Parts: sequence; structure tokens; C-alpha cells
Amino acid sequence: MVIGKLRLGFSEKTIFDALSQMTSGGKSLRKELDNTFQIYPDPGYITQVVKERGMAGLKNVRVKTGVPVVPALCQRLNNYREIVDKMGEAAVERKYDGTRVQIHFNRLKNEIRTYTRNLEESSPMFPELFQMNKWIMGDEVILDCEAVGYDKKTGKVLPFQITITRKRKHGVAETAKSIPLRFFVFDILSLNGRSLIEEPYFERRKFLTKVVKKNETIVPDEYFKTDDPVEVQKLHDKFLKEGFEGAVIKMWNGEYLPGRQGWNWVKIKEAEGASGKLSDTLDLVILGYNLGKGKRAGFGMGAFLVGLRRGESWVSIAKVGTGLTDEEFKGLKIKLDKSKTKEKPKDYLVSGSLVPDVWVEPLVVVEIAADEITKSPNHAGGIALRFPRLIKFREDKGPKDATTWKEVEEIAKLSLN
DNA sequence: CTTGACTGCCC
DNA sequence: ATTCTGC
DNA sequence: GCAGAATGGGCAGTCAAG
Repeated sequence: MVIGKLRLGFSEKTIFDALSQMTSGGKSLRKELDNTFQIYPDPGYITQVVKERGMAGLKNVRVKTGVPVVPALCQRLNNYREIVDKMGEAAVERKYDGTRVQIHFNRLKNEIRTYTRNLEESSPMFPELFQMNKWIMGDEVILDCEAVGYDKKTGKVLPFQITITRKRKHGVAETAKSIPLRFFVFDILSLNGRSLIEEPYFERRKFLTKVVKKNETIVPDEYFKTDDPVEVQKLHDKFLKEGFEGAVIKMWNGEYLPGRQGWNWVKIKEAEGASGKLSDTLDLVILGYNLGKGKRAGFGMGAFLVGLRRGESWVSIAKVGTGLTDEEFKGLKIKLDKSKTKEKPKDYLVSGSLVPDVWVEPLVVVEIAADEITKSPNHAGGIALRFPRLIKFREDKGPKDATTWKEVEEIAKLSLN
């Protein structure tokens, strides 16, 4: 099988285009090929099926234990009513900040394989799953879950940065012991050879409940049924208070749809006008910028470095490469070039890996949003912004009006509970 | 043997 | 991951 | 509305220089 090295959206697209051409099937054929690929991502196999049995053969390609399925993903929406309008009855779940794991368990072959969100095999990472045979009521299953590190004493879930310290090859067992993972299972894609992806959500949930015996390591994830936007809001608030990233809302009758399709699954991190995990934006000063690649090379800028005053120095806490339109990139470059400096200004503290292509005087203030403030091993400030993006240019503000170090510390403290 | 630059993959 | 853009 | 292409922080892993 060719699974493993291929990335979605490249080689197989070309192959399927060619296949479409050969069989002169046009667009509907392409769509069918794509859909088949999502539940059996092996272009070689699919090509063979089409050659031998034609398009009709594709109907017999089914979800199979041991062959990864492209995981279902969420759309993002920040309005409760809109979410409910789009899907009617829905299930509301917690949004965990961990790592996606698709578990394939085959009792008879004594096989336990896992795959990541991008279909990478990750089996060696999770030795705790060796005991699956005790926890699963069935001989063959595919489960979809989020694995999160947890504190053995308090039972509380740990931050992403801790979860992801899990080793991948060597010394896996040690980290598994010191930072155990809990697998929150929220879906089941097949059971004993039968595909369940076409079953509605609530039916799959029934199977899940029967199949997974709850224990320290693996837990059927909790869900709440509702069709009321206010109820969704209450749950979302509750989850945020509990320290989770937000909520995932799923169509009650929805099939398991690989990839990001329609409004079947929706995530919400912060509601319109309200605040999510990190409630405030920061007004930061641009310290330099990087020449861009691809399309951005044309603008002469791909991202810029931002920071703030700490004592007598300017320290970086993030790079920003999104949130600007193409026009804004062009305009910003022109503006920044007016205060370009040949050398790094003496009062800048920026570590090597973050040194920009072009230094500028600390003059331009930008409002930056982020999901979280984290401890940083890279940025000179010792902290960094997770998922930084530009909100707007603060032309009304000068560098002296930027967010202060003290304010950032306060915000960081609040977001750390 | 340690360290740092770099890549690939998580989010 | 987030965001913008061309289709 | 979707796919594609820009970009972020930060982890483990690899490999070459010191």
C-alpha cells in the first residue's frame, strides 16, 4: 500500500484527474474518487479498483480496520443561533486541546494501530493502548478520539504543550508513565467489519457506549443534546470555565463526514462579541519583518515581529503572518521601510531563530489577537502568543501607548488557570 | 558527549 | 492552528 | 462555500560541528 508518504491534495489529485480523464467521467467521477479516497486513502488501490471494475467498483470500497479514514473536521462559527439554525438538533461536546488519534483495533490479528489527523501512523506513541483488548467489547473497531495528558492526582487535563511532549520513537514508555494520556472517544467508524460512518451521530453514540468500557485511559466523551442556542451558550461557557478550548457542536442526525464538509461539525472558541480563553487583544510594536515566500515575496513581506517594552529593552513575543489583506501587506511594507535600520537597534532583545530580515524602529503599533499566552523557550520575552493574528493597525497609538509588560503579565496570569 | 540548526509534524 | 483569495 | 496558499508557536527527532 502507498499509504503514509502521500499528502492530501497533491499526488492523488493528479492521479484522480488522470483517472477521470481516462474514464471520461468528468466532475461527478472526480467527486466520487475523492469521497472514496477519504475512506480508503490509497490511490494505488483505488486506481486498481476502477481499472478492474470501473466506477461501479468504487461502491464496494468500504471503511476497513487497518486503513485510516480522513478524520472529520470542524467548521468554525462564533454565533450560537447560527449554529443551531444550520443543524437543528445537535450534540454539544467539549473541545479538548490535545492530539487527534484514530484507533484501529483488531482482536484476532492482535493489531492496534493509530493514525493522526493527517493520516500519519502513530502507533508507537501510545503503548497504553496495548490493553485495548480488555476495554473493547468487540473484535474490530475504529474509534475517533482526542488524547490529552492528565494529572494522575487531580485528574485534570494538561495543556497542549505538555501533552505533545509524548515521545514518538525512543523512550516512549517513560513519558507514558510520567505524563499519562487519556483518550476521550467521541466517535466510532466501524464495528466488527461493519461500516458505521453512514449511521447518524446518535446511533453511532449508542454503539460507542456499548463498545467502550470506561477506564483510566479511555473514556467515552460526554455529550449534551439540545436544539436551543441558549443551552449551547451555557454549555460553552461551562466548558470555558472548566478550562477547555471551547465546544464542538455536531448535527444529531449527521453522518461521519471526512474532512470539512458542510455544517455537520462546528467548533466555537469564542462567541461573537464575547471573549474566549484569552479575552484581551494586545497592542504591540513592530520590531522588524521577514521577506515573504511565494505570493508574499511579491509584497516583500511575509510576516512581522512584534514585541513590547520590558524594562529598558524591547522584547519579542510573537511573529504575525496572518490577518492582513494583500493590500495591507503592501502598505505596511512601505510604511515600515521609512523607519528601516541597518543594524539591530541596541535595546532590542530578540533570539537568533527569530531575527527578522529587516529591522525597524519601534514606531508602528498593531492590535494582535491570540488564543493563549504561553511560556516560550524561543521569544526573548519568555512568553509567546499562540495563534497570533492582526486585528487592526493602531494608527491612533504610539509606542508609548502599547500594552505594558505589567499588563501582559496580568493577562497571562488570568489565562493560566 | 553536548549543542545548535534544521525538518517534520502536532496544534 | 488562522486568515485571506480566487474560483 | 471550498480549496489552496500564505503564515504562527513549539514539540521530538536528526545530524553535523564543536
